[in-house]
Amino acid sequence: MATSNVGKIRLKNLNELQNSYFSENSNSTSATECVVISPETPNKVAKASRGRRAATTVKKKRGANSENAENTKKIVANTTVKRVNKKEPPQGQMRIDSFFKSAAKNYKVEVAVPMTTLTSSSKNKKKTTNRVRQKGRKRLFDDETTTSTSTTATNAFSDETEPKMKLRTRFRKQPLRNAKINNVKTESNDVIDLCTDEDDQTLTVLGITPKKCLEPLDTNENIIQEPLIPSQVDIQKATISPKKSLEFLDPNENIIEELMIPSPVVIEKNPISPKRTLEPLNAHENIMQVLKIPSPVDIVKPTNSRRPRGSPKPCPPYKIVEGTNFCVDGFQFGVIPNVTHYFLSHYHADHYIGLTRKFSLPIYMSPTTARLVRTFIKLDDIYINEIDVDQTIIIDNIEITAIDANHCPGALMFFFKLSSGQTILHTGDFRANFEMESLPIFWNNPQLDVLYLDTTYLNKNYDFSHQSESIDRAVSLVKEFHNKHKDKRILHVCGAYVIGKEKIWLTVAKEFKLKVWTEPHRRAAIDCLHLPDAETYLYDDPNEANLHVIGLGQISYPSLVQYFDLYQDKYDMILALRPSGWEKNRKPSYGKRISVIGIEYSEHSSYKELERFVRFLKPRKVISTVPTERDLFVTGKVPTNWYDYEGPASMLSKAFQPSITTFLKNTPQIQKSKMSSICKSVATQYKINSINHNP
DNA sequence: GCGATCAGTT
DNA sequence: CACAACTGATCGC
Repeated sequence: MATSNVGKIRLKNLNELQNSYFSENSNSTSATECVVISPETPNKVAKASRGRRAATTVKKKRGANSENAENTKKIVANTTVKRVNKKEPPQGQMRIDSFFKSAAKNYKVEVAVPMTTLTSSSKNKKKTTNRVRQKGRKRLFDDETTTSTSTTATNAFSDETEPKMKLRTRFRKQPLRNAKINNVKTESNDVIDLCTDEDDQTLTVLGITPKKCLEPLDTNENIIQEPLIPSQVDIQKATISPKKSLEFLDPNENIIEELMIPSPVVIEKNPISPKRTLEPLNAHENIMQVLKIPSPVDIVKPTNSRRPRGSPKPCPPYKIVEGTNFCVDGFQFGVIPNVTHYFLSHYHADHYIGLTRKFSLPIYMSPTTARLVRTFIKLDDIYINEIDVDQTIIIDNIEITAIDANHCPGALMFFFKLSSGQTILHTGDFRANFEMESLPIFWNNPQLDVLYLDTTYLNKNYDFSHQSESIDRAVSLVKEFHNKHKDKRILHVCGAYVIGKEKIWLTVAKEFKLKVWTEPHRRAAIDCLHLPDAETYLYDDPNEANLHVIGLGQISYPSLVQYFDLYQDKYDMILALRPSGWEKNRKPSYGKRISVIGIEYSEHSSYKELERFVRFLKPRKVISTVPTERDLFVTGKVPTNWYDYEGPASMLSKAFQPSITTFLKNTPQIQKSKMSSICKSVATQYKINSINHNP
């Protein structure tokens, strides 16, 4: 993730910018073709909050609100108040509004005018509704769009018992509120925080009510040059016929014959997948299978009858990407009918489980994950295909773009764009943040059809601080500890997964110039991450290092007592850091020799981050990918009112914008895929020239 | 030795 | 205790 942007909050209110974009391009929302732009003609306007802010505690949020109470006339994200008041963007960041100078003249600060103020009670919460003065605003979506969006929204996993609103109110339904926060400060209606409880107002403030949407638009206003979002740069889909693709292969390889197959769908016949593909019958049937696209209907939860020992588990439907032959993170289910390509979102055991050296179908993953897979799973390299962040590949006429998931190193989200124009986002495991809202892929595809969502913390109780806050806290506590024990020899110990949570120990190591050692297994994994300057702080000998990175399970008092025994002649004290999502409000335990500091640290989205993310995308359908029980088929239920509501399409139409530099930087490039030659052909990769378009 | 499964750990 | 993610033991091949 762009950690360099942590804490740098830019941005704000460019409603007009977005509005004009969407109003001019409302017709194009259905367009399935990529927008072709030239680098020197930035034709897109995007928006999204660049501000990063954690779903912080209620206390903090309220503090932020009151702090800004005086600033009543501006709509800003309350967490970014200080920045917002700055007239100039951070250095090095050209803001999109600066970029589109002509448009900037037309910016207007919207004034939030409280219409009604209802104090919510704990049981029956009413919303605080504010109406925005919309003078000069353009509607983002016409009523037809809005209506169809809401009426067609379905959710296979939605609670059927939840009554569907026949008659919808004019105002959008509000999310359930955290019980802790019932009192919405109406006087701070100028402050917008989409991630807090005040987002009631936020939504209303930002949202355009249906009534407002009907207002005629002034087409002369706020027209920004080429509202088209600088899309995926000229996407040249150089269709490579199977014949052509042979050119890239070694003519001596006997597979070539097999590759001379007229149609991509036949590719699965390729003998590179002996174990898996030999089973499926004759070629003819195989072709038919491949042609058939699996649907959730195909995958029926089996009866409770005991599965014979050795037979694989049945594959839950959420592992299959709707309308494709793709499977994400589903390696433990044996041969899945019709699945021809696999995706591995990241290298965590619960996602790669089942992936062994015997696996023999093409898998797509980030370069980092690929290195891990090569290191720990002796999987044949011909099946490993790399797709990097912000790169797009094409398989079977489906565009797949990788997005940084802000989870562990190498974790990706996958954005699928089908030839039909349908768009699907699979988040894998992820921690949603504001920066994601700047991603061009979302702006270029404002209507998301299906969202496969990591709902790990889909519970209001899960509300943890931003990672940067957690890291700051770790640093300050360590510093404090050092100051208290200046003359002591301190062995630092930090818990971590094999992959994940390294930001904590990395930051502490660099801040205090500690020498780091970790167990060989984790060290091998860390070496796969290609961390910058790793050789300057990583040591092979634990006796040379004063920061040991060990398994989280060892960060307990009894374990640390044992651990200390190993090094007691070298150190006087152990200071252990335990980064975990469960460390909220837990006080450090300081002992004479052993001290443990819990650091609230999560690599999954908090409840509010999830809510904001879903509201931002407003998909037609949400599918949870996280089982809530031991039963893999039972997954979380995403509140339908996060996306199935009347009103503006999505937060994509709201008052946020990315910085232009980030925007351009993240614009996906069609990847000149560095795939193995075999899979290149197997997957019917198209060769596409990347285009650099630096502003 | 490999892989699947389960129990246990923070 | 909540959880994700890991670790270790056992069992069958």
